[in-house]
Amino acid sequence: MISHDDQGRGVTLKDVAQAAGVSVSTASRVLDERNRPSTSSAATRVRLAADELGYRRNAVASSLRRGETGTLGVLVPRLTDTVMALMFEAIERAARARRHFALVATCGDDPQEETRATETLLDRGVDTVILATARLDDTLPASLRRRRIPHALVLRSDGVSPSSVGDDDAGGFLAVRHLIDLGHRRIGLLNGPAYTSTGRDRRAGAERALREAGIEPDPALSCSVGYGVSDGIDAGRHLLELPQRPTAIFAANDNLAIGVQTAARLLGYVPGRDISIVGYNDIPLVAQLPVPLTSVRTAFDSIAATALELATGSDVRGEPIRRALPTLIPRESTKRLAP
Amino acid sequence: MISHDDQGRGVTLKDVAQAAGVSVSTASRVLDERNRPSTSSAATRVRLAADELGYRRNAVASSLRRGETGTLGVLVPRLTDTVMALMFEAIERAARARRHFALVATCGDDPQEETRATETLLDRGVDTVILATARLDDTLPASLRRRRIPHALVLRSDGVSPSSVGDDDAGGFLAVRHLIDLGHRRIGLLNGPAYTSTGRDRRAGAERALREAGIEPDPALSCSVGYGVSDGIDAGRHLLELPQRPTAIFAANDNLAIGVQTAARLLGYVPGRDISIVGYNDIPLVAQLPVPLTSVRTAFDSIAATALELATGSDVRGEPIRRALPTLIPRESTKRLAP
DNA sequence: CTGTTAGCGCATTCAG
DNA sequence: CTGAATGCGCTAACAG
Repeated sequence: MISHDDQGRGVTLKDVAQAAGVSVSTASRVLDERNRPSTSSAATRVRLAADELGYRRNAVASSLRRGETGTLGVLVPRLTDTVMALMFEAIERAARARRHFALVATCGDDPQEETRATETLLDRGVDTVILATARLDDTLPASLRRRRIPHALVLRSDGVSPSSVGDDDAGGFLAVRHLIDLGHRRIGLLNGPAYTSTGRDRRAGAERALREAGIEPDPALSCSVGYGVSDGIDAGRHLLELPQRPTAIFAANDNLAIGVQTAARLLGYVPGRDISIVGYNDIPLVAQLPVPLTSVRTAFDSIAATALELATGSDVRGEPIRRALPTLIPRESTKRLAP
Repeated sequence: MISHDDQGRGVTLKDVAQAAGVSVSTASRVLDERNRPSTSSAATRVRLAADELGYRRNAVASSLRRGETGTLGVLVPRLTDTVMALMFEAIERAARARRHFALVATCGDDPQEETRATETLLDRGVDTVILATARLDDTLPASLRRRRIPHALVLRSDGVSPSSVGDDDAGGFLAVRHLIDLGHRRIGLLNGPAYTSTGRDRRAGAERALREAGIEPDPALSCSVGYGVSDGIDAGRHLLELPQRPTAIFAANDNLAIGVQTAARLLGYVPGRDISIVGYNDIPLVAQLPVPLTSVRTAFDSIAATALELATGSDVRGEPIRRALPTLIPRESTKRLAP
């Protein structure tokens, strides 16, 4: 038996057409996945020949002619951030479902590199750009808008370009509401960076929950920091060393929450027993920590699907900023406050 | 002032040639980055015109003609595995240094999906394939060899295809030698899967270190499991509940080590005090745990650079399997055994 | 160093 | 439904 997979590469449409005894254009039409499959005898012969020879369409040549590549470019700051990796994998799944192909580039936190990477993606013919990087003050989305390049922002929004985000306000609310329901009143807020919509909105939701419960947010219990584990360690230590330390802390992402757990341990507190902690995003790791972390789960798949809809304009009506509702996953890092 | 970046897309070589008053082929040659820059007046005019119009080469069309895309495809099981993300980012850096572009696809642990994803990459015209997936019994590398597709394996090897791996044997040795130097004699080995070269080699190195110290490896203290945190929890619990429990454990990757830390905590042991633990890969997180983890650091950048050399055949001589030496990073999870 | 000519592999006209 | 002809944008081979 001939293993198709050893040939294939190098077999052109012409070869298939020849083998099937038709012209290339006929072969092209038959093999065009956008037409509904014809049942004519010629069509059958073409499909057979293509299969026989192990034909694979040359996507590069095809793109050149079609003017589109069926590819979407995703830009993330870094893939070693599990949240970004999760987001990308979700986008990849969503793209695959539409028979598209997703491609990533990373750009760190440098706006210049962000632009460069986007140009590189565009040069490689991506039809659509998905940005997971947008700071609130970012200029790239505006540039894409001017150039009419189909695009969408995910996870963060600049308030103008089509954006598919988690409902961060609702997430912040859920987290703090959960702590209040457990009897906590002195609740520390470890907010993300103020220049991100996530940091801003999660904080707003958290403070709303406090106020609704009749608790005035205490500035002494609130810090805005970065999104790294070490930020969580520093800020966590700070909060836990206060004379009137909080009994619970809401951290704006899981890294921060892990850092708080570390800080707690270093100070001799046991997470879940001496201090309740809620994280955000529910990255897989947090369920496996010594004290499994309560976390707000972001609906990555839903966000990804919506982003593709928005970017490809297959759904142009309505709000350009869509918010996917998160869910709270309670685990052992949050416990009822002993009366 | 006209912002170039608002046009650019859609400007073809023809436009540039026209503006510079030369033929397209001249323009093409001038702008060909592989030639060393000409200083003729025409060349200068072309460069000026290109700049003026904001010309960007259409990489798709260029690829079609050149027959190569300057792109390399990387296949990883999943990007949410930090080790894979680190590996990809290193490859990306190495590719960029050679003015190439790296592209990832994920395939989970499914050999069929692995083949499918590779074909997709190949369809998109990647010149080179880098596999971070190869099981020892994988058939894909053989298929790539038959088809003469430039490729290399990273992190794992099948023993035949060009491979750039960490020296896992040396790494296992370093880890256990470190524990022995601290006075440990009852050392548990948490090996990775036997179907991976990493699992096999790290174990071999570890056992070599034991034997050199006159310690016969105890089968009761050795388990082979997967590479997930939960594997580490289960196996860690098992080892720690033995009547004669080990005083130290070498885990074949950081996930496993994190799992062991979790297991230790659950049983009331404090990592570093009651049980010494060494991990492998030194992912960024482990330095930030409550008890920072001693780990064997894999030289991802070196592995990436070597992989590109091997794959592109720019260095065909010598061993097709190159091993990068790892280094041990001692932290607080390992302590001298109290006499 | 230059311009002319001829494709890369495919998808889309336009006639039939 | 079919086939012949044309060109997507760029590069390579050839002659000047």
